[in-house]
Amino acid sequence: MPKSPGQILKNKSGYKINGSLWIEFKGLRFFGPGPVELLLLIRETGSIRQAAKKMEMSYQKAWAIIKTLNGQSSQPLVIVQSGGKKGGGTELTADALELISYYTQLRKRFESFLQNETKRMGAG
Amino acid sequence: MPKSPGQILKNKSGYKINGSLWIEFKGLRFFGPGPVELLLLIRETGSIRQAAKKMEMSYQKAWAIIKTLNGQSSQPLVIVQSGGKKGGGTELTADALELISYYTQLRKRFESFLQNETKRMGAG
DNA sequence: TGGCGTTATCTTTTATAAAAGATAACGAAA
DNA sequence: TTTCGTTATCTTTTATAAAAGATAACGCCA
Repeated sequence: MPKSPGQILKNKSGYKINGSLWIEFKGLRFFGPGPVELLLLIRETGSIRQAAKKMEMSYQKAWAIIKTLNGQSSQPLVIVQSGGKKGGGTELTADALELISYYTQLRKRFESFLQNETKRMGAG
Repeated sequence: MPKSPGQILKNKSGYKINGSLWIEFKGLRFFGPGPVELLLLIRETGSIRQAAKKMEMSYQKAWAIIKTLNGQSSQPLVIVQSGGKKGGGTELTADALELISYYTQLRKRFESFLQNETKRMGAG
């Protein structure tokens, strides 16, 4: 009877199966945990700059993500305005909210998978 | 009725759900696709150096991986010998083979998950 | 018109990881 | 004891990504 991974590895427990999930297009990933967090913070703050700051991401990178996302969707996911009442601002479209919701549920199903596999690893 | 991701994103098709899987210990991953490929090539070539070369990895990095793997398992996964008949050599233990087999099967189950989710994304 | 905070977009600097280079040690065999 | 190809382990260089810095533009409002 072959050993289970749990028997092969040191420190009987403390191991787990983990992973990352994303939507990719033509082999390169364009929607994953990072963009999701950014979008959520934009919804919360109404500003790309403030959102980026909250997650300790540079504004330039945040803006690049937004640009990519808008470029990949039929209609913009994010409406940006420079200048105006409070200097400008940013808001999400319904499509963006829908995409966030989709990814959240997808991730939840993935968590189940991971939890199940972690159990399986220990038992053998 | 809300849009499906497939409707939100451009180019109706060409998208897929993809991801990565690994075993982690105390938050840091230590066994994933890279180490697996390396072990397989070591089994094939009998040499860390040749294995590293085949997968275009530097010897130094390959050796660091081996060191970590051996350190994390109850018994060594890889038996290395410097000097000797042909200058030295490396071979895998039964535990290593078992771990490779485990990961391979795990990845296979993950592939099913991904394929299923990709379908689901399109349909909505 | 001038001020404000934001978006938009450069260029330059910094940090991090990967690779490369160099060299010693190993141990069997000729 | 010399040779060989490997392991073992430094230090140095290179490549890549991320961040930082700088500056213009935007458009409302006082």
